[in-house]
Amino acid sequence: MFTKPRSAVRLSSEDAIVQLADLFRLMGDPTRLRITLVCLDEPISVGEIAVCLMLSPSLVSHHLRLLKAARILRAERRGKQIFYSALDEHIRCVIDDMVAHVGEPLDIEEAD
Amino acid sequence: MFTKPRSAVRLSSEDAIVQLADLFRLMGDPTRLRITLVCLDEPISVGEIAVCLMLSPSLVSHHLRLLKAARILRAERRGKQIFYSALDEHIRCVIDDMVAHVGEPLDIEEAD
DNA sequence: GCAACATATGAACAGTTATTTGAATGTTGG
DNA sequence: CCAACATTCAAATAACTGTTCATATGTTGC
Repeated sequence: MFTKPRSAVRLSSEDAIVQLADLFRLMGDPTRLRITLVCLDEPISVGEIAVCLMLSPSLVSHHLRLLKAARILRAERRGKQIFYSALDEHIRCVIDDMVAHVGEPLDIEEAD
Repeated sequence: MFTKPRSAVRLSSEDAIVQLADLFRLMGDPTRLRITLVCLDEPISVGEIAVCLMLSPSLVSHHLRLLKAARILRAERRGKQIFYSALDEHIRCVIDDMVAHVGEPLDIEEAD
C-alpha cells in the first residue's frame, strides 16, 4: 500500500491516526487555539485567560480540561490560582509551521 | 536584550486565528487526515484514494474539495482522472511535529 | 452524438460539539 | 469554622459536521 516514506511520518496503526487527528481537532477551534496561543507565552491563570480573551471562566476551564487531557498544556497550582502553560515546544513548532503554510504565496497555478 | 518573543507566532488579527484554526480543524478528522497522508507520498487519483482507504469516491471527493480549498492539497488533471498531492512541504512538517509531540514521553510531572 | 468511466455536487440524516447557565468543589486568610 | 475568591463540574440548548444517497458534470473513445 504505502511505499514511499519521504517523511518521518510513519503511521501504521489506526490508533495513531485517530490520536493525531484528535490533537489537530482540538486546535481546530478558534477559542481553543486562542487559549493555546496565550499559554505559549508564559504560564497564565484561568481567570487571566478569561479576562484577556473576554470569555467566561467556565468556558475557559472547559477548554483547558481538554487541552490538558491531550497533553498540549500543563497545569500548575500557585496558591488560589492555577497556571497553564505549553507542555513542550512541539506545539509551538506545529503552529509556526502552519503559519508559514498560510503565509505561503500562491506561487503555483492551481486547477480550480 | 529583548526576551519575550520566543516564537515566530505573531497573530494579531482575529482573521488569522480563524484561518489557522480552520486548517487545524480540517486535519482534525481521521478520514481527512488519512487522505492527506496518502497524498503526501505522491500524486494519487480520487479513485485510488477511495480504494486504498476503503471509502466511497463521493466521500473522498467531498473531503478533497475542502482540502483543496484550504490549499492543503492541489489538483492536477491527467486524462479522465484527477491527481491530488500536497501543495507545499509545510503540511508534512506540521504532521511530523505533531507526531513528535505524541511520541514525547511523559517526562514532566503533571498536576492532575 | 452516444456510452462508459471518473469525479463532483446537493440535499438530508445522524452524531458530535461549543457554549451557556447555575451550582459545587477546593483554596486561602482571618 | 467561615467568608471570599478561583476553578471545576453538570445539564441543556444551539449549531455544526461527517457521511450517505442520488444526481449531475466532465472526459475519453467509438
